[in-house]
Amino acid sequence: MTTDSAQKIEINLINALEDRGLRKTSARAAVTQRIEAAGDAFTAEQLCRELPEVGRATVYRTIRHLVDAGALCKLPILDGAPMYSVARVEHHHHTICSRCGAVGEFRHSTVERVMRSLEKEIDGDIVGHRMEIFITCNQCLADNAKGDSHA
Amino acid sequence: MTTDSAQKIEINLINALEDRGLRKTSARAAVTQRIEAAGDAFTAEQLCRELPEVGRATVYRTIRHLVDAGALCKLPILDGAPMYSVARVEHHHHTICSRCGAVGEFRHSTVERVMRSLEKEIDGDIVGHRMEIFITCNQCLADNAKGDSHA
DNA sequence: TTTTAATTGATATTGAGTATCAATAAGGAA
DNA sequence: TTCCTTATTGATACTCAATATCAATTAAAA
Repeated sequence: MTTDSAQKIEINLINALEDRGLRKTSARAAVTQRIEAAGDAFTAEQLCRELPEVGRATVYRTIRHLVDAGALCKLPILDGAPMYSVARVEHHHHTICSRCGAVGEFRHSTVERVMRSLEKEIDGDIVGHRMEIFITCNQCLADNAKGDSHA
Repeated sequence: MTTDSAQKIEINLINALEDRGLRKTSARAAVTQRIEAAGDAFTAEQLCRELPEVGRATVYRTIRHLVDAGALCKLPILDGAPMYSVARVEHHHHTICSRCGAVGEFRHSTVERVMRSLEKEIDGDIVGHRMEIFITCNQCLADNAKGDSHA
């Protein structure tokens, strides 16, 4: 803590669990460290494969706790298991590369403004929303330009 | 066809299948009729239960064909099986009541405009998007006002 | 320490959805 | 109409994700 730490959003998942009154165990430490280290979005099964020393049930339970704590976002993937990504930005939306599956985050004030304007048109009370943008990420665009059809 | 039929969007699911070169069978007729009659969004398993005379595999296959044909929308539901609803509006988004699960459709030009403005901010090519609005529908609001906590 | 309750993880189970494949039905040709 | 080819069906077995069970273990408060 050399400088004021209020700026940086702490991505300390194990703390998020402790804050909920959960115990600090080696299994939970292994799961949260792995998630923090990877950085990318992941599926529950991927995590299980990467952490064979942690029981499958525990991996799933820990993920659920992190989602409940708001520390992980659960993204619904059509035709596939949901993916999880660390919530870095307070309220945000996701970009998902339809080629490689890379997940990004963004927030855009206009989106929120649109939501408010929609309230008039919609039959009922708005209680939330979800939005995903499907992209071809720059990496995939570059790969495509190089390799093209004959890999 | 008393008047010009161009106005009304035909919701003829069996025709959508025929247009794709698929045969008109009694099983497909049963599935599509049921979907049209219900009107509401549904899950694959619900349809299977309502149509015990049609094999489970056939129900799933028919749904898939209808989605491929663009006649059904497949909505990802977190913590649950995807729901399907008949696509009545060309490009649109969905409202989902978080109490009763009722699904509605809407389109809003501002949403599309926002999408275009996002292109500058996003790192890659936008190839699509999805948006769901979670609501408490008027029906549920009314039920709540009446019954309240002591059903 | 000791104690108590939370946690773990091997295993069984559930549920959604798909693959298989012999029997059947659709629909064009003769 | 009848025949023939091919699509379709549906019972069954299977895969995969995820949860329930529960005895053994471990965290952390006393």
